Amino acid sequence: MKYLKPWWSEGGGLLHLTILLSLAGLHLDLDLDLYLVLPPPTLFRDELLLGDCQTNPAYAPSLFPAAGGWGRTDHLHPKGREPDPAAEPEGQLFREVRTLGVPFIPRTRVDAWLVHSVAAGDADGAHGLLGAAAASASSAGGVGTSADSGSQAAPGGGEDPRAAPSSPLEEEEAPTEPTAQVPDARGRASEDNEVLRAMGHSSQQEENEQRVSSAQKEKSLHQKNEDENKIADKPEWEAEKTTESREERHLNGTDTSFSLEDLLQLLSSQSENSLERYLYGTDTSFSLEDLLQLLSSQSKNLPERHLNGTDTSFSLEDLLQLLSSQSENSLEGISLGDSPLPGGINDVMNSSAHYHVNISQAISHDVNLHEAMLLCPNNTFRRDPVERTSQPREPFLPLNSHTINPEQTLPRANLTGFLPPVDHQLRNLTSQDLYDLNINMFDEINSVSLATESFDPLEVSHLFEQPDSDSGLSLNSSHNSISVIKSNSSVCEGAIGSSSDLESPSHCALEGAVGGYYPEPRKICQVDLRSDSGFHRDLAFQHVLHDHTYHLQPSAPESTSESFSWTGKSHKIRSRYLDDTDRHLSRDERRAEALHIPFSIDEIVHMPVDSFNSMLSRHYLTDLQVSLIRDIRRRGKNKVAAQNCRKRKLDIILNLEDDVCNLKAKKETLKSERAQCKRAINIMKQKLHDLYRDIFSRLRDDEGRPVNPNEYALQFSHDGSVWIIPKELVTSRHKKETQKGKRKSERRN
DNA sequence: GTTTAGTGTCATTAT
DNA sequence: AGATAATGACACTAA
Repeated sequence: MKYLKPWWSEGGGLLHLTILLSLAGLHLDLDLDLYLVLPPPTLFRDELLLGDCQTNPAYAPSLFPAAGGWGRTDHLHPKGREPDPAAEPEGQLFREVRTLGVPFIPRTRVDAWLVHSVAAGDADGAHGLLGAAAASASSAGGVGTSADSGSQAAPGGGEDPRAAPSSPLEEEEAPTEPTAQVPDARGRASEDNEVLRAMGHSSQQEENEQRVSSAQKEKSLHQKNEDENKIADKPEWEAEKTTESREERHLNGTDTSFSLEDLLQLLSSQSENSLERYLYGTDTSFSLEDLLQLLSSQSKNLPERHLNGTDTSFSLEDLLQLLSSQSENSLEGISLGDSPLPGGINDVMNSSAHYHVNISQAISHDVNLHEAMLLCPNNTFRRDPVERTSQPREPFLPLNSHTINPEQTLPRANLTGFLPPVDHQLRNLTSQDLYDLNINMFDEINSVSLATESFDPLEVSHLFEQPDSDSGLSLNSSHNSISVIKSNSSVCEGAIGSSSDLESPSHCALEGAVGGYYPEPRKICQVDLRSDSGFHRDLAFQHVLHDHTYHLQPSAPESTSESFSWTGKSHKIRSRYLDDTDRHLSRDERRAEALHIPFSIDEIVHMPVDSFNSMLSRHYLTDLQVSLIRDIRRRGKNKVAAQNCRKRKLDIILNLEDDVCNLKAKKETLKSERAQCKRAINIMKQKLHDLYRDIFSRLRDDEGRPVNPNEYALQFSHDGSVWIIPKELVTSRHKKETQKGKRKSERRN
C-alpha cells in the first residue's frame, strides 16, 4: 500500500509517504516524511521576481529545518534577518504551494517490524535502526516528525524548527549516536572521497567500496545466522508480542536502535521489484533488492561502526540523505547539511512562479531510490541525465562538490507522480533555477576570490577575438586569456561526458544551455546576462574553480547533452578544435558558455527559422549574444552542409568509379567481339581467296592456256552470268559504280 | 618530419 | 531581401 498525504505549511510542506511491505511474513513499513522547502510567499512575488537572490534571506530558516544534519542556513542569513511569520497571511502560501513543486528535505521515520518466524533479520535490530532513523531525523531539527506530527510542526512558517523540535518523538527519542555520527559519517566518507579523488584512481575507489560492501555483506550474513538462532528459540506468540511492542515503540519513537544488517537481511529476502516504481505509483511492487544495494553502497558513507560491526545501528536519515544527495538537481545542495546553501533559492521560486519549470520532477528525482542506489555511494551528484540514461554509470563517483548540474539533469527528468498534483506549468523550471542557485551559491563563496582575481570581461572576449584558427585553440592568447580559457575548459571538462564533474557552477549553468535542450528558455538567465557583473562573476567562478576540475576523470564519455549533430562521431571529431583540457566542448560551445547563451547549440542550429527568430525576440539578449547565436547557427548549418556536400561528393566519386569500372568492362567486351569479328573476316577472306584461286586454276583461255589471276578478275553480271575481264576494266567500272553509289547516298541524305 | 584523411570554417554563389 | 544550401578553398589535427 502506498499513501501520499501532502501537507503544506508556510515555509515548507510535509509530504508523508508510507510504504508498507508485507512479503513472506516480513513486514516493513517505511514512513517518509518529506519536508518540502518553501520560501516565504513574498519571495514569490517581489524580491524573487527581480532576480536578486540575496535580497531577502528571510526564507532561509524555513528552507532547511533539519540543519543539524541536513543543512546549514546560517550562511543564508548574511544580514541576520529572520523570517517574518506575519509577512503573508496564512493560507496564501498554501495556495501557491499547491501549484508549485519545491525542494524538499527528507524527513524520515521508518517503521519496521518483524513478525513470526522472520527468516532474516533481528527484529530488535531492525526496529532499532528505524527508530534511530526517526530519532536521528528528529534530532536533526527537522520540521515535523511524522505524518501526524508534521502537520503540527510547520504552522507558523517562520518558526525555526531547529530550535524547537515539534514532536514528543524528537524531544524524547533524539538519540545521541545517530545524530552525532551521521554527519561524522558523511564527513568521513567525504574525506575518503577527497583522498581518493586526489589520488585520481576511480578504480581504487571502486575497489574500496566493493571491499566495504563485501565486508558488510559478510557481517550481515553472520548477524543473520545469529538472529535466526535467537528467533528460533522464542515461541511464536512471544515473537508476535515482541513485534507489536516494537512497532509500538517505534511508532512512539521510543526505540531508536536499528541494525543495518537486519535491514539488509530484510531487504535481501524481498522481491525484485523496483522501489522506484513503487514510489512513483506505477507499480505497487517493491524492489527491496534495490534498497539493499543502496544500503550496501551507502555503507561506505557510514561511520566505521557500521563497517566493523562494532555498532550496527543505522540511521535511515543517512539513507535518505544519500537519496537526496544523489538526486540530480540542486535540491541536493539544499538538503545536504554540508552544502553551502545559496541565497538564490528564491530564484528557484521566482522561476517557478513565472517560468515553466518542472520542480516536481526534481522532487521526484530526489526520491528516486533506485538511481540513488546506483550512483550515490559517494554522495556525489550526477549532472547529466542523458548520460545517466544512455551511458554506463560510474558506480562510484568522486565527491567534487555539492553543486550539481541542474541544467542537464532536471529538464530531462521524466519522473512525476510522486508528489501530489502540482501545477504542470510550474514544474518546468528547476534546471535554470538551480543554475542560478549555483551561481549565487558560488558567488558568495568566491566573493573574496573575485576581489583578488579581478576578472576582466575582456579576458573572455579574447575567447571571441582569438585568431580564428579553426582549431579554436587559444594559441595566441595572452596569459590571462589562456587562464580564463583553460579555466573554462577545465570547468567544462567532464561536464558533458563525466558524471562526476560537479564543481563548476558556471559550467553547470551553461551545460544545460549549451548542448542541452530546453523546451522553454529561461528568462531568468538573461537577467544575469544583462549585467556585466554577472558575466564577470561567472568568469570568476570558472577561474576560482579552476583547480577543482583537474582531477576529474579525463576519459569521461561525452554526454548526450551534446545533442549536437556530432555527438556520436569519432573521438577525432569531438576532440578537434578543443583544448587539451577541454575535450568536450567545441569553440562555439565555449563561446556560448562564456556569454551564457541560454539555448543549446542543437536548438540554435536546428530550430526552424521562425522559431529561431521568435526565440531571439522573446528573450532579452545582448547584441553580442545575438551575434554569437547567429554565428553559431550559421556555422552549425554550414557544418552540416559541408558534411552533406562531402558526402555527396564522395557519393559522386564512388558513382564515377563505378561508371569507370563498368565502362572498362564494356570496353573489354567490345574488344573481344571485335577480335572475333576480325578472325571471322579473315577466315572468310581466306576462303574467298582459296575459291578464287581454285576457279582461276581451272579456267583456260581460247588457246588453252591458264588465266593469270593477277591480270584478270571474275565479274558477275545481273543475269547470273560470269565474265572474265581484265582487272583494269574492273577497277574503272568499280570506281564508276562507287561514284554512283556516293551520289545516290548523297541524294538520299 | 612528411603525408594524408577528415573536419570545421569562411567566402562565394545558387536556390 | 533574407535564409539556406552548395561548394571551393583553406587551415588544422591526428594517424
